[in-house]
Amino acid sequence: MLVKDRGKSIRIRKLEVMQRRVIKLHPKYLIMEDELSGRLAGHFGEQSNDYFLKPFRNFSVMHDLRLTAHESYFQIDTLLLSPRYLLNLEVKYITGTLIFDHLNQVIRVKDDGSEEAFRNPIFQVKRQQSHLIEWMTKNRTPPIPVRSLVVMSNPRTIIKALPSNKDVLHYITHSPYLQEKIKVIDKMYTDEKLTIKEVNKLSKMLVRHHVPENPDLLKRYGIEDKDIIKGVYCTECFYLPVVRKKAVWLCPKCLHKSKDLHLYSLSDYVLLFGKSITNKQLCEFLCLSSRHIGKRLLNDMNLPHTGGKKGRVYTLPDPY
DNA sequence: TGTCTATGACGTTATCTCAC
DNA sequence: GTGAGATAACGTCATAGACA
Repeated sequence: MLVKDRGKSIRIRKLEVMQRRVIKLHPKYLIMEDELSGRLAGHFGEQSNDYFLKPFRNFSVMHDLRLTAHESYFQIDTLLLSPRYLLNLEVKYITGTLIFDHLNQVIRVKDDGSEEAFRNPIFQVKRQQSHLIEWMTKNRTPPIPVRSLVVMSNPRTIIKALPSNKDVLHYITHSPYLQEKIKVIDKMYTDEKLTIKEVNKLSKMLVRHHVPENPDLLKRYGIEDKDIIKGVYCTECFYLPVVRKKAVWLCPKCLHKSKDLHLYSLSDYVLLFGKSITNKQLCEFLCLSSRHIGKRLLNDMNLPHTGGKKGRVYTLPDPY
């Protein structure tokens, strides 16, 4: 049973907006694009792994769980809950060969032969597991064993390790073998520690304590207002800016016409700057020639607002 | 001709500046 | 610190123009 679904994270959505709207000459643009492609690959890997979880209908499944630990947070890609144990899955989409050496270092060898140090995913998953156990103790949930696995969702990833490195065998699997791995773990935990009702209660509690990540990427990448390309973009060809003619947005590139293209660009605004907006900010962001057009668009959206005349602040809806 | 949109005029309100 | 005037921002209303 799917309890919490996986969507594109706020971070990925913000990066997508920044890729579209930050000037290409910005010194951090390529680093930002790199982060986006890495995170999209991870997202794709996690989604493709979901296919291998379909046979396990007796588990409650939660994706992208972010919980507090001490003063910070820990994130779980996928958590399977059963009355006998919890299974924490860390999904990795990695290309090339991963070598686990005798010093517990992880080296990734790319297809072109270049090498780079990699964060050891086994340490990562062990840390998540101990954070989860701590979290459950703190929140006084009934005790239940927790197991963790690192799932390699790219079938072409080659994993090399010394035979003495038992952790690799214990913790790492490729997604097509995940079913077999779970069946083995299933046989190890035969005692029911929780009732179905308690499992449901625990999953509801986890969803309630989930804290969505909402990083300030503009600050992180040092992007200022002047670095952002303003205007309404075309949803068909992504050309920016489209022009407004007779209350209709017209894309000069693909000639796509629509009355409500500005709504998509206002979603960009929400992801970049937040949900609060004044008529002046709206006019500037959408490159409107008249504040009256801005006022009309705001009125048509029927948005909640604070303030009377001067200083009125509208609250935009959640991004699409 | 009716409807819709854009825009100018004007009023209201908040904020800033400066003299007292 | 306070009050008056200047300025900016915004809402409302009226009207002109385009279009079906």
